[in-house]
Amino acid sequence: MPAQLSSVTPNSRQRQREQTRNQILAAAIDSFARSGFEAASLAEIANHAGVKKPLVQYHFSTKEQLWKEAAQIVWQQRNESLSLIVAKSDDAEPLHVMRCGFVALIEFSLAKPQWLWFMFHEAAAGGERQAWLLENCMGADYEMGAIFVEEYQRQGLIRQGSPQHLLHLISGALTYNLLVAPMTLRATGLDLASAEAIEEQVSLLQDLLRP
Amino acid sequence: MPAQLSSVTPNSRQRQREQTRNQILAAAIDSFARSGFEAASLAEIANHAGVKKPLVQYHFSTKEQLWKEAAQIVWQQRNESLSLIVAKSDDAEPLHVMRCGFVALIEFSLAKPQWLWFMFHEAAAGGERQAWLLENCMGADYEMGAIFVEEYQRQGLIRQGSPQHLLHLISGALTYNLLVAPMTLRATGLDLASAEAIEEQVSLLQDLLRP
DNA sequence: AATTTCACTGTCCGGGTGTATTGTGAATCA
DNA sequence: TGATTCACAATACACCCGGACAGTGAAATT
Repeated sequence: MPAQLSSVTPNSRQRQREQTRNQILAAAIDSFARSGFEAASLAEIANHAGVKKPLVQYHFSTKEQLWKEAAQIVWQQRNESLSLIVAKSDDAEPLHVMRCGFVALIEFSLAKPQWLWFMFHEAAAGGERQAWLLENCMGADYEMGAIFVEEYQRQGLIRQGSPQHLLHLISGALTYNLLVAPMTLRATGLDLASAEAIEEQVSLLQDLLRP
Repeated sequence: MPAQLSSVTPNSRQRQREQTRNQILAAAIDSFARSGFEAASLAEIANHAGVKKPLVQYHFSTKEQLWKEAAQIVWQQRNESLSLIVAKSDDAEPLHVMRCGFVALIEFSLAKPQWLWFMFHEAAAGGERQAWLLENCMGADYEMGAIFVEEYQRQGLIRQGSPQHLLHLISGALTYNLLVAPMTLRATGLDLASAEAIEEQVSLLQDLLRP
């Protein structure tokens, strides 16, 4: 008997398979983001997904393979979500588009910060997985980021200067808050995730970047 | 016979004890910073310190205790190193003092980035150790950071705005580069740890913060 | 209706984990 | 010099890890 009642939903075997895989992937993304690759355990992932442990190995042959597929899902979802927002506000005033891009990145990363944690766990460990992540997920980020900065520089919305350095400054300013937000809340009572705080932070950044 | 030849250096038993503890602590700091608490292993720490595993438990009763002492050492060294540099350039021009502070923080964190990794590993995990780290190590950072920003605002060296938000922006801009520096080097060839890159980054930040 | 497929489970394995206990022998001290 | 201290090592333990493999039974196929 399958773990999920296949009788209540008359799905085909293929749909059931996909659903199980998604449940496992969702649990894996959470665990890997919170604990990193080594500290995350397949048993915990299986429990959190509501399946038995060997089933994880059945669908994703190895822990490393599961991590890779999880990472790809995370980046895929992020890219879809961001490109959707960028496309939506395409015809507006450029300055407003830039602001919307910043806000979208912050709000998405507040709701789904896993891509940041994937990145930082491997940045700390620095092994083969870091190289894989750069090759398969983050490689495009550096290129697109630099292009983004150069484009806005050309439009006169961002001051002159090395695009790569500006990109790192912007990335740092945007992401650091998200990473330490829970700690800041605990330490100072300031909720960086609040709408006001995001507005303040984006306004400040945009003001700083003005030529 | 002790692990280290106590005959070549006629130290007292107390000195030997201290030396061993320091070796273990140094190895522990590296492992915890690279892997985080859960993924780091006492066996690896012992090997890297050149001692047998039970000796770690002899000196630091438990893994958690070892982590706490390691964290305290890390913050203590950082605070000593930074306050020393700040004190050295006390009588210079304020704008130059601020710049030296930024450069000092970056250069120290490039040489000894472990405090950043301690922070981010617990920021991701978010359990009791995070609370402990806030209470015992990072609590002062928030206060001192805000005071630092307010002081420079009063001197007219930093633009107006919420000190906490400005602090987070500065912190993000300064630390993000260090965390992703190895990845940026691999992905783009740009070495954020080079003297030129640091100069560029600090100049950019200082320019942005100008009122 | 008989057969095949396959998503899923029970169970086991070697190895590594943090931790506890006991022993040992050189440094210290009376 | 003899007794004591204590930094250190050997060994053991219960537990969890990632992984392997032989079933099992409902769905799909014939």
